[in-house]
Amino acid sequence: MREVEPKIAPLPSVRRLPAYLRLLHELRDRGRDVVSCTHIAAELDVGSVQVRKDLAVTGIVGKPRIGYHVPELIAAIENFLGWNNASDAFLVGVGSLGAALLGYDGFAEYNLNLVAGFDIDPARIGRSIRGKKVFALEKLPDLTRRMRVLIGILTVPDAAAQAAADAMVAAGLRAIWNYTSVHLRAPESVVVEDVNLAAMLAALSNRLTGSLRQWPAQTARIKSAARRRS
Amino acid sequence: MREVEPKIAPLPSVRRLPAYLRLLHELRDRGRDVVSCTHIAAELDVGSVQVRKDLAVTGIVGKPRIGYHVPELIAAIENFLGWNNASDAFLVGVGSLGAALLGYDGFAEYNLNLVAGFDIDPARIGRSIRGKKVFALEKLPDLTRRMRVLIGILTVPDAAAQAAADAMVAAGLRAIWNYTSVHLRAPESVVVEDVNLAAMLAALSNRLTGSLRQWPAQTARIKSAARRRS
DNA sequence: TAGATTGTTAATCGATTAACAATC
DNA sequence: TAGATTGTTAATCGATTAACAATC
Repeated sequence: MREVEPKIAPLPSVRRLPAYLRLLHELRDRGRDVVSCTHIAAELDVGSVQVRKDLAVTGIVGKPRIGYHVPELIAAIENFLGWNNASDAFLVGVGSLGAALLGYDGFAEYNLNLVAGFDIDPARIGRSIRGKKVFALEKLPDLTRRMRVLIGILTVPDAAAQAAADAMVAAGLRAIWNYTSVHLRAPESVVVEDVNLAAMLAALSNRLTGSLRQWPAQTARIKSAARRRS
Repeated sequence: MREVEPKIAPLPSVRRLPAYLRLLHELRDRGRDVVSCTHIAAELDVGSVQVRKDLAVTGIVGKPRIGYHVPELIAAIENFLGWNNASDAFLVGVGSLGAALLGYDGFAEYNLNLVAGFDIDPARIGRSIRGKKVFALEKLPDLTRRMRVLIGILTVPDAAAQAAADAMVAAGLRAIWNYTSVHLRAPESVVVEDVNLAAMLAALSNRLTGSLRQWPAQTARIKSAARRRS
């Protein structure tokens, strides 16, 4: 039987693509037309084979002896990630973190277009944050359907997280970017991506402990290491 | 030769510990005294063997037939992560995201104490956000040394990221929690933990694409799935 | 004792890295 | 042609999962 399914890419590779994309944008802006894996690898402190494998998932082919055509590579990555045409997103929970993300312009770089915010607090409904309007949560199903929005960003307090997620699912959103620390229950057909700051902080704490054990001397060593770098 | 080094724990395990901790706090608050891996696993949608392996890195030992003593387990995890005694952190870059994090009370749960913010913008210096004062960046070395702070949160614009990181390293901070999308260069002795929202968004985009392929029908199926859950 | 659960040892799985052939 | 680089196949490594012995 013929295999029709597109082979799925390893998630670690997918996660690394944005870093390549960022560097490639920089190279393009500097007028560079071709680039080799070796160069990318050196710039990003990773192995060149890994770079080659990662780029391969986008379907790009390079030229031996030359490398990859930069604009072509950019297009391949953006196309693979679906970042070539902008996708809209709603944000649910306009507290301090939610408001900050609503006003954050950094998502535009990845063609993620934060359209509007939703909340249940009457004091927040109707206001605008950097041009993004805040609607009542009841409006979510209607607007999701009408604007064909697929992605929702969840920034409510932990206690309200599951209820808000249920509302997002019921409204028809197909992906939830979860900034709460709650383990959400959602149907299989809905993608949940956890930001999970606690997990990162755990890793940081753990690595810091190890690092302090290995380099106990404080200022002296650090300073000399910093000097060596520059 | 005797191995004195404490065996290092797998990072994936370390990252999962906060999720267990969260659940355990909940169980304790509900008056529960013991809990089995099976129970934790069911609650968190993971395998029970993985839970057992993960918990083992903290050094905890359970009782066959019974499970683990909840308060003891909480103490073991917190102790392992260094979350039992509060650690202080500085935040560099009080823009919209930085200000939001400075005002965010969620870090307290992990005993991370955000002490103060730093910035180079005179308009921001001297102000306070939810009781956290904003200092001039020049004050960073002195305050870091005097308060023995080890952790710095980096929330400056991308263009200023490497310079700010260099300043943090020079000031004596030993860990940088990097919220920018820049690949930072830092001496080996300094731990850098990247938040990397772009990587998460890439994973989300990728999984969403696959999910839409698998469940193309929009509203109908989703609704029935949601109904099934409740 | 019987049986559920822990803890450990072995098998599997997937990703990373190394080796090498193909190519311009 | 020679040599740098791509792309692929094989080997290694680490984490997850399965199997099983130990224990209360």
